[in-house]
Amino acid sequence: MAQTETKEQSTRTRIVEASAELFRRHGYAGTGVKAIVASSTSTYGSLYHFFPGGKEELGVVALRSGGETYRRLVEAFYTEGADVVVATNSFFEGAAIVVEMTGFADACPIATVALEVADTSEPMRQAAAEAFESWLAVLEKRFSEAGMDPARAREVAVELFCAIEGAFLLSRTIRSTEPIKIAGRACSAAVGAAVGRTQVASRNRRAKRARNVIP
Amino acid sequence: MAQTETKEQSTRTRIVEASAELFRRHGYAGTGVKAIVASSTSTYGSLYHFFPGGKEELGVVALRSGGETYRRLVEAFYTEGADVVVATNSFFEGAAIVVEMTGFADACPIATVALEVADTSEPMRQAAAEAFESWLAVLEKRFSEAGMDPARAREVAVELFCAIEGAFLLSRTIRSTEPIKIAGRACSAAVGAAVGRTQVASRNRRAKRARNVIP
DNA sequence: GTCTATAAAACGATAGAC
DNA sequence: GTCTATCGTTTTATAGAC
Repeated sequence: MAQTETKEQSTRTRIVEASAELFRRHGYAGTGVKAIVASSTSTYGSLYHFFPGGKEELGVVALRSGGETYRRLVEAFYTEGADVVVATNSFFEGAAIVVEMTGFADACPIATVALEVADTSEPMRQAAAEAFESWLAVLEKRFSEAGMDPARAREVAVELFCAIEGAFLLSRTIRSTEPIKIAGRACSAAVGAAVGRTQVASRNRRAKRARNVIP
Repeated sequence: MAQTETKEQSTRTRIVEASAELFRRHGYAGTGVKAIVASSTSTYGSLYHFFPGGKEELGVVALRSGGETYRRLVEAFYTEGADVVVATNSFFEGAAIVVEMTGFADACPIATVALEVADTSEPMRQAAAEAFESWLAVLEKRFSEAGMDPARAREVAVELFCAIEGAFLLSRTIRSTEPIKIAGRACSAAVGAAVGRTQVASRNRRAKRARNVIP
């Protein structure tokens, strides 16, 4: 953790990253220590040297790692001063591309494990909760800066989180990016409305469609 | 399956229901056949008699069972001719109560397993997909009847699905019903807007808040 | 249909040489 | 720090009596 960046990737890092990927794809209980050792091209000895707490300690560290990586990703879309509506659109579009490119395997690095261990491992549950809250904090900050009052910014952040996570679940299950695209459109509109964007044109279009008026 | 309802609950049913509950709480890989046998007060012999395909066959059946139970629950809220906005409100409120009452253990009967097996077991993935689609079909039907055109009804159904599933995930992880309540409010508003409800009052309130006007 | 005993493999974890 | 061999347990699944 306090180690400065060296030229080659350390064994510890390889183990953590392999764990994070395997846990994300197959879940915590569905991933064996043996598979982690193989995937990280390390050994039992190294794994238990760095993580004396065994699989559960590795689970906590992997959740923190995945959480941080994803938080940086959110920050890369929602940069300081960026248009939050445009950022929201780009974020969901990017998510759809990644999910499709990985054959519907890689979506959220936390969700699968979080659901599995929510009432089984308190340390892992807490690590997952901290990861989620760190993403929400980024969104809240940007939404506040964009003009929402803090309470409303929290609400919209939670709405966006729920939409993308639900969309990831449905997309992976039915093997289609349709849910991510639908959720993205809905969230962009919701964020736009929350920052006080008028959107008269789109609102009128929606109203017409609801009344079955052919454009 | 073709068996008519008898006075006592059959061994097969006890096994399926115990499986569904354990899978929902601890996931597929996290639940042992031994635990299912114990929880259903049956035996290995009975379990493998009814499910010669073993744990995976039981997984498929449990997903179907949980999917049907939940579909009936959705139908109980979204009854024919019901106000879809009121139904949406009630549904999320009910969900929040159940989640809190079970100590944040019981939420979606499918989600945990769906994420675990999405690219591990094709039969289970399909069973989960069919369960989700059956819920969406109910919502689509009611939304269409309430005046949305079919394409829009599908979109709103998916949005609602994503919101509740994401909210379940966040709620279980941070151990708070706040996300379900936030998602519920957002969905009620979205459904209201999609059926062409004006909501001038609430829109004005929202706009004022966005501009930081103290009411 | 139900039961127990057990097979066969996989699991998480450890020991001890290097 | 890295490696292999192995411990003890748990896992899924089966056999065969009843």
